[in-house]
Amino acid sequence: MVTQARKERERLEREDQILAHALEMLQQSGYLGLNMDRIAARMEYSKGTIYQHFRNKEEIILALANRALEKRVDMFRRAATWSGRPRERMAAIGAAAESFVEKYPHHFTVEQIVRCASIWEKTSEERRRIMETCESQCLQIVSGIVRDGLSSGELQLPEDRSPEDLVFGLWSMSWGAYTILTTSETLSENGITDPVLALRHNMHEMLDGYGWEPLSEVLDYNSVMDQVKAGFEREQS
Amino acid sequence: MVTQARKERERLEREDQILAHALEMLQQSGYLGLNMDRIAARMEYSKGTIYQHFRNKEEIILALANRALEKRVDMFRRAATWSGRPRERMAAIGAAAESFVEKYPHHFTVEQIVRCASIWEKTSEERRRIMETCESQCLQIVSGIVRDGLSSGELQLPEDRSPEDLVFGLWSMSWGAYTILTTSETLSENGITDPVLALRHNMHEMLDGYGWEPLSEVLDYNSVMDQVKAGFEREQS
DNA sequence: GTCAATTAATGACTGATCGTCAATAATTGA
DNA sequence: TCAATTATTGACGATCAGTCATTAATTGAC
Repeated sequence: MVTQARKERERLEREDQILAHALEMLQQSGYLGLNMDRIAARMEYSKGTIYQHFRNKEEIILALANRALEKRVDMFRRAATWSGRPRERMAAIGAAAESFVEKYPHHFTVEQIVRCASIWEKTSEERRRIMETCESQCLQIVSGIVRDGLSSGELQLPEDRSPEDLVFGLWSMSWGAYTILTTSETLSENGITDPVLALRHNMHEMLDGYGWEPLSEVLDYNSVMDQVKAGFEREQS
Repeated sequence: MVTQARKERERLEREDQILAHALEMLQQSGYLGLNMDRIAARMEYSKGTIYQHFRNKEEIILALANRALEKRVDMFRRAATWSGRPRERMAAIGAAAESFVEKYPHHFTVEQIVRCASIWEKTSEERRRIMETCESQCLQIVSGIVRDGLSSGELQLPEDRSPEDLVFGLWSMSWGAYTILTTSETLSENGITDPVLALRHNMHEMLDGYGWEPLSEVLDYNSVMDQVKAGFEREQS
């Protein structure tokens, strides 16, 4: 009975190790560089044992993505509690998104892979659901802030628009920006020298376009974001 | 000498066929479904002959992407000639982007694959350059319109902002939106029922945020976009 | 302590698929 | 007509995912 607990602990530790090795390979040489034999070799276990933990390669990738996503939900949740007006809290979410990318720079590689190769179909229902839940939770946190803005009267939406449509704008801009900046080598040659800052500005402009008070010319949201990020970095250490 | 021309013609035809088969497979079963043996079988040629045309699988994928991208440059170029104020012409570009996705729905799959798997490194310098050139041309067309807006005085940018920063906003939002909508199965469950329309709205809002006259409450850019798209569809037939 | 039953670990093997290349076939032009 | 050139072929080597019969380790009843 006691040994049972030890075994379970060892199993979890090994799972961590597998994911750590997998992440390293993935970062270093992409999807095709992730090699089950090599994981086994580095783990000093046989391949069969690796397959005891993960049904296939894709499950490993999705497990990595899920770990990162759970962290993001957590960071979004904490950012949403920022004390201030709804639009400031929205800026805090933006800061959380930035911190997240800095803290887990591998995450975009992994999530892009999940969203692109025929990985999705090969994974278990269970893991897929975790990912969808994380995604949905992030969306809900953000649309909650939009709703707070609506009820405070600082934001009005056109009648044919839902809060989720606005959130989709932020989501797509952020996702698109980070995708492009991690995969395009010619950004600066094309005159985009600081894409992360440009992303911030463009988000502010979009929210200004919606007329969400206070507008960015009135309140310096970049300074809010830097404060929030500083908070995240402090608690990290 | 005469037969030389015929041979060259046949070679190009075969290349077209290879790409057509490849595209079909790619659409049907993703990157992993693209199979060189199967292409050879369907072509009724041996594998070696296929490899005479393309050094590897990745070259085929990049060739597909480039074909689509060249079309997009063409569509952007034509959209940019739309007669109207700069902001209307920008809306025309948005319409071209929409038409492009409708006309070449496979393109996003392909470009995503290029941007994600370790495909980039395996391809020839030449084909990579074509892709970068297309990208750069699209950006230049769009930033040209931004500059027209600046010189007409209908748009002012904050002093720390370049036209390219604004373009990056449109680019990232558009790329992000289409990526998400083609890869997320739970959008409507999360309250985003018409992502393409939401994308339009969000782009208008961002440009409104920049204060680009005439604002979208004054001029109905969706109607401009529908006109432009109608034009594209007409000439297609 | 013994031993049968259960659980865990192994790695050789199958199958899929990429890319190569020596051998063969077809074409050309003198 | 035939040697030289060009095109085509498909068997082959290499890599890698995932399987499974075999072997090793652990457990718990007696």
